[in-house]
Amino acid sequence: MRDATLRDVAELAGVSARTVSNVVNGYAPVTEPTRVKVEKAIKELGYRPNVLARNLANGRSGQIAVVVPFLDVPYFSELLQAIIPRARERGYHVLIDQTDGDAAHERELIRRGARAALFDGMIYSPLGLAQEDLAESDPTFPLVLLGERSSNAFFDHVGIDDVEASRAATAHLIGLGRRRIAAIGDQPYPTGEAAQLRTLGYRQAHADAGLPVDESLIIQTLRFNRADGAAAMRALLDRDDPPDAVFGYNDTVALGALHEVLERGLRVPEDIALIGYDDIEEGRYANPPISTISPDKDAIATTAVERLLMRIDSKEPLPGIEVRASHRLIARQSTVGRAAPA
Amino acid sequence: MRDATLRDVAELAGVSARTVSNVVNGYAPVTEPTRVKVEKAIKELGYRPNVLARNLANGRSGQIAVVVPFLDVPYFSELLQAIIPRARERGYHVLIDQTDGDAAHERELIRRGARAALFDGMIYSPLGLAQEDLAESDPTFPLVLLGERSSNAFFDHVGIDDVEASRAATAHLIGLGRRRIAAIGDQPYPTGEAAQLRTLGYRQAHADAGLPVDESLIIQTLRFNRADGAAAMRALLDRDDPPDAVFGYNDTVALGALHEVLERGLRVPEDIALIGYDDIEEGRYANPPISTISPDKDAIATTAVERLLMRIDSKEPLPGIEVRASHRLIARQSTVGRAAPA
DNA sequence: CTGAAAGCGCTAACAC
DNA sequence: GTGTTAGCGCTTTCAG
Repeated sequence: MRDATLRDVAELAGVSARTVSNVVNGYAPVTEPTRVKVEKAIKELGYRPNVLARNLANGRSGQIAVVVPFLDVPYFSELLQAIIPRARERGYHVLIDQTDGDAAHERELIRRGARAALFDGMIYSPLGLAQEDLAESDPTFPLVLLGERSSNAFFDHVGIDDVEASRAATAHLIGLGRRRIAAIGDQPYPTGEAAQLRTLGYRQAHADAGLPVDESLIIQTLRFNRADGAAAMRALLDRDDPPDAVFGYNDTVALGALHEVLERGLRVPEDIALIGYDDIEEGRYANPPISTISPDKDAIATTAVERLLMRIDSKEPLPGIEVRASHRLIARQSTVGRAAPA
Repeated sequence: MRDATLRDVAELAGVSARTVSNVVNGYAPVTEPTRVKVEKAIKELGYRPNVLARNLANGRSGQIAVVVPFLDVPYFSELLQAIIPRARERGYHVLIDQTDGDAAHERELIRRGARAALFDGMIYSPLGLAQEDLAESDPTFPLVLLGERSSNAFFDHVGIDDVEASRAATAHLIGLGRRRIAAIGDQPYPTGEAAQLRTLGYRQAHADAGLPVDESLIIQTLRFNRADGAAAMRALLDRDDPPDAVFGYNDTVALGALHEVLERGLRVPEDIALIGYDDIEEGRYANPPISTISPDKDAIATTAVERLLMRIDSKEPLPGIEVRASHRLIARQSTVGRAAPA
């Protein structure tokens, strides 16, 4: 049997479509008796509004897209886990896409998606796209960018203070007496901004302590995964002058490095201390548990959704703002050893 | 400026809407000259079909929903990572939702989602829902269930042979000479079917080897996460007769257990051997790397999408089939120790 | 407070 | 081949 439509309900209740619509959406005030009549008809027919039609009529899709480079990177799935309920609270469904860091795909998403009416706005964690690409895109499209970046006048950015966090992570290592600290995850190309900020923090910490930076200890990786971390560590350990500490630009990289260190029979943190970035659950259960920079993921998720909906609802384009969520350093066994409190 | 519509294009090209639609969708044969004219007009106006309108018109949303209990469980995100591209290849977008194992929410999704026209079908990894709940739902709704389950006449199931895989995992431990093998992750309640199948395999392996099962070694957990695994292990190690091996019902549970074992200063696998289930990347980089049952995730993803689209395209309801993807046991250091090949 | 009716942008019979 | 046109199901202006 065909699904019941608004019109069917109206007919059964003996009112007009307009009234049914009002009841369903709680719009205009409706007299109690008609409300009851309509609701009875709705129940009787098992009526459910067709979202598609509703969206077509009012030009909204009721969906927001969240685009991340890789879904299986724990940081992103943990963030998504926080974003989805926030969006749902506000009546939005979340369309998820992963780009594998493919710039063409990312550009395509931004450009087409909006016009296609598939989603009303987008929360986007860029990887392949450089600032210039973004500048070209339609400034009226509701877009919130994840991660700190050099400012862009049109879109919002939500992230933590990468330079400061990285400085703190490095300083933590320096404070522990380490002097040959490797940094794994630098990315020199235009799309590696987040990585570059971390490198900046790493340098600052050295400068603050009056220590020189051994450029050969700054290792570049293409992605931010376990395999890259392990490969970088392998190279580092094969050198005549291996490092005595490692700052991984995210936890996954740090965990890959940790794996390699232990594989070689070295001790953590005695021989090599390790700190990561992101505070994914996996790091808490690693052996040993790794120290890390813990961004306030809930705040990031909440703010990103908030800002996006604000942009969607706003008639005129809002200026882009920069939101900094808080973060803190969590020292675990991988830097301070067994004695330390978890 | 208002976005260009089909009608605008038709006007500019001097043809009817019908023709433009034909060109856009490549439906009916169109003469070369008109095709060119229309395409030129499309380009000139920057026309993009409005997906919403198209969907409303032909009653399809072009979206499929993938519903998992928890997004931050690596197994699910790895699976999603495989599903998304498969769906995209077939022209579908993926709407992701997580239920937190909340039965009410899961039921709601199945019931409303379809009628709401938000998605054309659903790939669903049940957790809170029991078979009875599913039986009540509309059998014409295109639905593919993830994970092995006792058969249901209406829907497809895609998974690996849980009993056999669990038997193999347990037998692996027995073959290594272990005799007090704990099983962590049993779930006795109606919605814990997958867990129960694993327990069955665990028992079978013991029966095959002529070994008795110590019921007190079968530990129940509410969820399948690291914390649960760690808690279960803690209890196990506090006993006078701790186990000499552990079969974790998934890798996360096993990793939680591993963490606890090492925390106590015990050696793996010498004191306690550990095997997990799912083969998530995290397990390969754990210290030591954990042995596991590796399901063919790509096959699962591909089959699930395939079957779902088949159901969506089919006019009459298809009978439910049971698809078994392959799996294999991967022995790593957590059971066979250092000497073994990775 | 409620009814009538005009779309939202596209698809697909039904003609020509 | 291509034009005409009636919907898809809902929202919403404009009357009343």
